Amino acid sequence: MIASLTWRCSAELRVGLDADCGLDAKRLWRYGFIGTIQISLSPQRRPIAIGQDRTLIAELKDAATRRRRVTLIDIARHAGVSKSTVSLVLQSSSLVKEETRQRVRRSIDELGYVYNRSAANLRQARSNMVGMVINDLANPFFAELAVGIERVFQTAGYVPFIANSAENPWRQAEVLRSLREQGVAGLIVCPSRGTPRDAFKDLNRDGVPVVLAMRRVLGAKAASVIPDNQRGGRKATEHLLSLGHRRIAFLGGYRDTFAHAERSGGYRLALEAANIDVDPELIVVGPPNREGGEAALGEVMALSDTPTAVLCFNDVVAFGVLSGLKVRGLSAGSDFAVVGFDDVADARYASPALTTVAVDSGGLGERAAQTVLRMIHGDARPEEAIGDVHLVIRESCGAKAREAA
Amino acid sequence: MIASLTWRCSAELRVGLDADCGLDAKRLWRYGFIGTIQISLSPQRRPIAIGQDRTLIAELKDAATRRRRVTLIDIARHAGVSKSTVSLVLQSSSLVKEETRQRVRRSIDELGYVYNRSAANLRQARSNMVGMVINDLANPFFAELAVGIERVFQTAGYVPFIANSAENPWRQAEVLRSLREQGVAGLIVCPSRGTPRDAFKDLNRDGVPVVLAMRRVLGAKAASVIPDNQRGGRKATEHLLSLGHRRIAFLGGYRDTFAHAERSGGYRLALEAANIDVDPELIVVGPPNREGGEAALGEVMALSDTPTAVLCFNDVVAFGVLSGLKVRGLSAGSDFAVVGFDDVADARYASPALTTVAVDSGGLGERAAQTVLRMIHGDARPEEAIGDVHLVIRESCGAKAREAA
DNA sequence: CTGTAGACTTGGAACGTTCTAATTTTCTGG
DNA sequence: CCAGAAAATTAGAACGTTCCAAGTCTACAG
Repeated sequence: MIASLTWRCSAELRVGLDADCGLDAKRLWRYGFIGTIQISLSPQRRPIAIGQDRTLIAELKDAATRRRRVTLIDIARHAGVSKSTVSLVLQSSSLVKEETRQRVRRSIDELGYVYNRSAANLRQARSNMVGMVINDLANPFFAELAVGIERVFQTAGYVPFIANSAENPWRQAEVLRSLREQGVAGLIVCPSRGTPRDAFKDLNRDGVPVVLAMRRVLGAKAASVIPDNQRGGRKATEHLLSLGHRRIAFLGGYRDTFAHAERSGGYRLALEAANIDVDPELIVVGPPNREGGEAALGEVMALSDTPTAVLCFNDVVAFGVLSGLKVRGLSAGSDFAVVGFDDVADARYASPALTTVAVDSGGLGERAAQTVLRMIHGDARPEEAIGDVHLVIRESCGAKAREAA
Repeated sequence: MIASLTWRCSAELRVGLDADCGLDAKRLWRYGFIGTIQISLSPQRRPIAIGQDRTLIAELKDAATRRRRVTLIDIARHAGVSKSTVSLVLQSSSLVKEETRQRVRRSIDELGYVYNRSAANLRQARSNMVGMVINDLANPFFAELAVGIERVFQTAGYVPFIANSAENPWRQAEVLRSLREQGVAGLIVCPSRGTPRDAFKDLNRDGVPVVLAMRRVLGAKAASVIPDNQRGGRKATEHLLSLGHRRIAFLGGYRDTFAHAERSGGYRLALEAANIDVDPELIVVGPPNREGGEAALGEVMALSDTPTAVLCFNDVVAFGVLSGLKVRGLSAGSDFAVVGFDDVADARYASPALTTVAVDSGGLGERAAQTVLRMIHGDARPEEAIGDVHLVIRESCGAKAREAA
């Protein structure tokens, strides 16, 4: 006689049990069950059975678990070979006979087998996952960079995953930890602002190759692929000087990033070479986005001696500056010169089209990816690559207008 | 006597062996070794030893492998508890005594332990990884969506990874397979064009919740979070009609996507309601990017009876149209009306500022993420959510200019 | 028939966790 | 000092792969 039967489980499993293993009074009776069974399911659907009838409980457990994933062993059984052989087939080894290979492949298709990468990772450290940690996905520049990186990894048989650190070192640490737990084969990181020098310590210890893109981290043990920020800043400033500008501002970006130091460093160098004193009031820092650009412009335009030209930390800041000029009734390219940095896709579509320092995001991304691949394959030298930059002269600097005149 | 000793290994490991296990002639002698040893290391640093002296080889192998990662068992040994206890500590279970917990934590810090998620995944299906598959990361709209999604998952303790399918179904399949192998807990997919209805079959079988964002896939078993495209298209068209336009084009996007069908459907509906015949020449399809927009504009402007207004498939297409108008010496907002779709961040900064249908990307993303979370936690109902849309009137449609006049 | 080389195949031990069921320790009230 | 409950701990079996070492075939020469 059934004394009591307590269910604590999701509706789905109840159905699953009822249907699949036909748990009902009759069946319990058939098993000669007398007593209490309690089946409870943790959220992950693993059954816990407490009761007196071992056989029944085992049965129930088995039934509840029956809906498990198809494994390599199932394939082996189905194809009539050993699991080792199936494993070899999966690795497209040349050791298995063509005929066997096909039989196994057929079984795989038939049973809908899914390779379990976790299990593989557990056994062999190598994985085919590479990570990309981007500090600001909303900035199209980084999106372009990510696309370049992806292309390389994709063709090399690695699967790239992107994570966004949102310029937050704490979150970046979280993401890096997670990637490490996941067992990434390699990493490309555009480090967020304020990344501590030991951020990659753990990864280094595990021997995971790390390549820094776009930004350096002082003291970090990692390769880096970085555009020639200083030369870019210098070239852009020299161009503005050659157009006759003498009061040139440098807007946007935070002073504690390397990119800012280098880009504004080039700007200083050019000014000094032209015997112009650098006016600290003309260097305005701020968030490297549109709002930051607009705000920074406001700040320099409020000065008694306003600039006639600005070099922006990046294109997005420059877009903000262009908006700001429009609001003020000024026209970039004639009344005022604006130069950006990065040459994102939108730069040529801005109005006026943005003169900017092209850093070849796609090329840098590919370079970074190649470096990671080389490091994965054993070349341990953490090299430092500097990407070439060049000035793309469009309309916002006024050079075209002057030429035409 | 030592006959020969061949090394084929990375410099790092040689140091490791020399230092760690003191491999030298004396030691070999002590082991009474006579013969040849060859130790070679595969790139993953697994030692392969070939030689005569089993004992020594075993020793060497052990030594070479000694630099293995710190495991939970090492922690247990160090803290003087069982591995089960350590596991419980890692899961911050309330079952362990505070004192023990602290001792274990200390050991973890001291030994620099790294949680191995692969091993955990192997044992329990649950993982804290969620995936986001985006069809076009270069489109700022999807980047914004991704950011909204990320926020929710982050606070819920899940780690979101983004993968780009680049509007390529084959690549999307690749990415989905990889995510499945990785054991994701849930997925948000912006399906690429041409996604087959059974693209999520395998994921469904594994019980991985899938939420489609922005686009439907006919016949797919998945929840979806989609903006009210039709209403948006209709509202925008009605707005243009109310401004007196009678020849309104619909530009960009591919006919085989649901978004296109719905958005252009709303456009048709509005026209029909106003008793205007839909002129098929005014519906031009093309890639949903700037270039596509510019090209599509070129096509309708080459007609004998050119339109006076366009509704664009999305904002990026609209940007292309704005560029195209500028090239033609036309001015959006006065000579011509342009309306976009999505309301990306850049829309208000376009010149003229873009009138567009706002779909609240952040909100949609959050909604999608919430749905995935609910499904992960057992609520199996695949719901279909329709996001509200509203028209944001700026300058490109000419309404503001008319009001001012 | 034997030996052996080569081509395939395979059993079984890892890998580092989690989970269950059980055991041990501690606490409580008599 | 004991029984029983509660709290804390733990042994050991999974999980699904890979890799090594050791097979079993087949073919062919002697």
